[in-house]
Amino acid sequence: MARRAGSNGAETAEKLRNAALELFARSGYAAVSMRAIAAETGVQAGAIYNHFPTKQDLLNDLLQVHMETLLSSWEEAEKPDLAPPAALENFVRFHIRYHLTRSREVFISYMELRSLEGENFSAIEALRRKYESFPRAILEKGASDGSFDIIDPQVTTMAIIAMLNGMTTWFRGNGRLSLDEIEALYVRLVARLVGQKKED
Amino acid sequence: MARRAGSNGAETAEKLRNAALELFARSGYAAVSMRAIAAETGVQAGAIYNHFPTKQDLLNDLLQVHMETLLSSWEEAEKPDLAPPAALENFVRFHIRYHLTRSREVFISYMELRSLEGENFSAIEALRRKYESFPRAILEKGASDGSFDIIDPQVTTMAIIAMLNGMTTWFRGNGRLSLDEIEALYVRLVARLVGQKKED
DNA sequence: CAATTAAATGAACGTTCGTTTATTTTATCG
DNA sequence: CGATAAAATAAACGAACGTTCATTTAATTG
Repeated sequence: MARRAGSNGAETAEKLRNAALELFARSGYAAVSMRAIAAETGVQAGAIYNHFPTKQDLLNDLLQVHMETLLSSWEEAEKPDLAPPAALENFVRFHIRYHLTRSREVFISYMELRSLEGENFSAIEALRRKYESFPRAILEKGASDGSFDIIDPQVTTMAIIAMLNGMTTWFRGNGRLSLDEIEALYVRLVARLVGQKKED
Repeated sequence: MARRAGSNGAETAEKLRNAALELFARSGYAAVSMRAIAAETGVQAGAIYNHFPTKQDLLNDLLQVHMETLLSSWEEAEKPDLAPPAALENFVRFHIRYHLTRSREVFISYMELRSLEGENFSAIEALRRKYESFPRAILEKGASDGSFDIIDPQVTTMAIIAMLNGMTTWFRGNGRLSLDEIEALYVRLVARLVGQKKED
């Protein structure tokens, strides 16, 4: 056996990415072997090395693509001239929708950041900090124009993000609440955190 | 070489627990070898098996002790006759103090829960659910006696816990804010989340 | 104080790991 | 359409893994 009929490089690479994403999210980077990723993809372990130089590069690829997609998606969703309350609502809705549809990516981007070595780690961390600067900027603007009453912009930003991300650990699509309901609910919770006047 | 002068079973077991705690928190369960734990303890890998039957048991021991200590500490700190606002403040302060002084335990109890197999997993998960029921009970009591205006008790509980736990990922003792300041700050944030009247 | 138990070593066990290599088959392209 | 590149297999590499074992030494106990 060797190259199989109909095999295509880009396709296999994508299947490998998907398998790795699924397995890393389920069991963690260190606990997943190259052979397991290969098996999930329907290929031999050696074949992975036609597409990714090392296991570390495979993880790095996943996280890099995830963070860059996140950032560019936000830049599309962002509406720069909204007043802070509407801007914050826009961010919350974006964040929830984006993260709930990519829960595995989000999960490993938090859990496996530490599995990245050296500059891979720093690069992803920098992208994350950049993302976190978006809500913080909204909070600061709202604090200075009086639409928010914020206790501490830095801590409140981290509190909001932690609160939103926490959702991915318990939200299941088939639960008590629909995605729309969750979204509306978190919008109100966040409005409370920033001391927004007049909400309900 | 064999048994070393002055060696003591309970002492070594404790050193092993500490080393495992530190290494699991830093690199994750699957990425840490028994040899690494042994080296950190100043012992050979084989010696671990005088104290713990398997690597899995070592992790399970750490998480089990952590969760049981957490629960019994709360039972000590709990003041059952406080009105909901004071009870919630008491919980927040307890949670922050407890978690910041045991950040490694908390970290692995969230990150490595999935590394536990079968009934080990279920047992820890049950203890966690029990812990989460404490704040939820306070919220429900406050909602029914009118001291809180809660959007959704279940979601708000999870939001509060996620918010509080998130702190352990960025709080450093030498940062801008002291532990006391952080504590006071989160008390106010939580009061906002539950729609507590009259706070600042 | 002799016998026993506890605690450790160091070497070895079989497995699995990430990765490499030689080879083969398929697709692509001048 | 023949040469070349791409994509896969299968086998092998040495290293590292969790764990076991025989043995040795120290502490404990009758």
